[in-house]
Amino acid sequence: MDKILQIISNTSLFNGLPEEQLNVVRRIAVDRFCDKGKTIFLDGDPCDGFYIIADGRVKIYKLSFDGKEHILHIYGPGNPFGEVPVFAGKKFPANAQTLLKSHLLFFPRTAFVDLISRNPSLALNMLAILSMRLRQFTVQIENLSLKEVPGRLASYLLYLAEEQGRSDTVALTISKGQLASLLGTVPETLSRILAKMNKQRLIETSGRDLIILDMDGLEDLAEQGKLQ
Amino acid sequence: MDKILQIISNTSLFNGLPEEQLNVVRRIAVDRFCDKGKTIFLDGDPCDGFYIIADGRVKIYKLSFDGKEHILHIYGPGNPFGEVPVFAGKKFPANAQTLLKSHLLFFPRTAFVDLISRNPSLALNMLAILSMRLRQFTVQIENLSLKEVPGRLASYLLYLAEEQGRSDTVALTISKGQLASLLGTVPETLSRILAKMNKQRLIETSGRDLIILDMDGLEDLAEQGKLQ
DNA sequence: CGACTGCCTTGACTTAAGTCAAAAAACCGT
DNA sequence: ACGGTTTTTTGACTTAAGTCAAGGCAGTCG
Repeated sequence: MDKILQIISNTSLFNGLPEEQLNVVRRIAVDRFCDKGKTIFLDGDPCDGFYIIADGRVKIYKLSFDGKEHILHIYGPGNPFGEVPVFAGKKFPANAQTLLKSHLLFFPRTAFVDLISRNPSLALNMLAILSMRLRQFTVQIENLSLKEVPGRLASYLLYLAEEQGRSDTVALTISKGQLASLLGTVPETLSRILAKMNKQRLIETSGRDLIILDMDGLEDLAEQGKLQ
Repeated sequence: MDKILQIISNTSLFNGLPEEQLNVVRRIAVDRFCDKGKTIFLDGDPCDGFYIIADGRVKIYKLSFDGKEHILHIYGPGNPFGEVPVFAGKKFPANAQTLLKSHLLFFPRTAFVDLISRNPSLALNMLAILSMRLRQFTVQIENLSLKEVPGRLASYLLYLAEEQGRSDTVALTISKGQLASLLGTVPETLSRILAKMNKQRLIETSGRDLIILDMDGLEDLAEQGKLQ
């Protein structure tokens, strides 16, 4: 089995498709290699297809008028991105840029829509992915509008701990500057809050590694959204 | 043609379906009538189907720990809601409550999934709706994290003006308290900002009606996100 | 090894926006 | 039109978090 087919068959989007359909998918996929820091598309660009990350990492972000950025997602291998305009609106709703040297698979719009309309289970997979994204946005909006920065940070740390399994040691996978942007704040504020959480013995930080000292305290913080 | 079939055939979700398929849809729809202020579902409730509004108005909202609410959407006739858990996660990601006496159509999950997997064009309609929602959330997150309240208000007013056609007179369709919650703020702040915008001769308010005096000024404000 | 660069932290200051409380205005049913 | 509820506005105060500016701490590359 060739490498690309391997990748395709492991993404949730194409999960459960029969071998034969996977080959059709493979045929419409176009390889694209990007260096770190390369812009893939910009907010408002016309869209003629979407991407799946074979390897690397990509940030999806919005820019304010004066250039401040807010990161919406950071995606890694297996994640699709840029699908929204394939089905509605035709223009990308945000910017995308590689954070690492990346290998992307591009799926042209018309070929893909064609495929999906012949293949109900692919359509249902795509519906599941979009629904999951809506769910995540719901949480993001809740966090932004109903929680203060410490609460958002606590949620993120719990999410990371969950994801990384090893319940009380967490490694940040992105820089603190990027994390600040993902949480809707600025590096200075994030730094101060991490310092405060250290002093309160909720966590202990050393560089990008971090130990959770008081899981219950963090959970309270994440739920209540406020420090103390 | 019966009234419900009429409603169904006018929603974007079922747009373009052949007569015969519309009848199938009609058969699985269940009527539900709700008084004003009735809770339809709560965040975290298990979901066994979704709704379309035949008549009335519904707010979708999140609650913070201490009971503050943030309104995510306000939907009217023709809009579907609660579809996310049909395709992913199985639980509602937010609360829903009627703002007016409403007539809803309920579509049971299994019957609907069944329908969608036999009907590619229905699947594509649903994909378009979810994509549109993602697009709106993207804007909401951008507004919340990159713009201040005056900028968010300006965006909302421009959106309303656009929607209501009559370019410079706008009628708020919801109470100012609800608008505050939709913009991610509190009534006091909204009130102060409206007063300030009056003083700067950007708008002129009288109750729920409002005249846009300086469209360019509003557009600048919406784009830059800051007053002055 | 040391200077360069990028990332993070700290301090002092400013400000947008939240809270609490009370008054004013609008709305509603009788 | 009236009393009562709800919504909106205003005022005084507090606070979370942003800005600006400076310093520290890595890494890395010649």
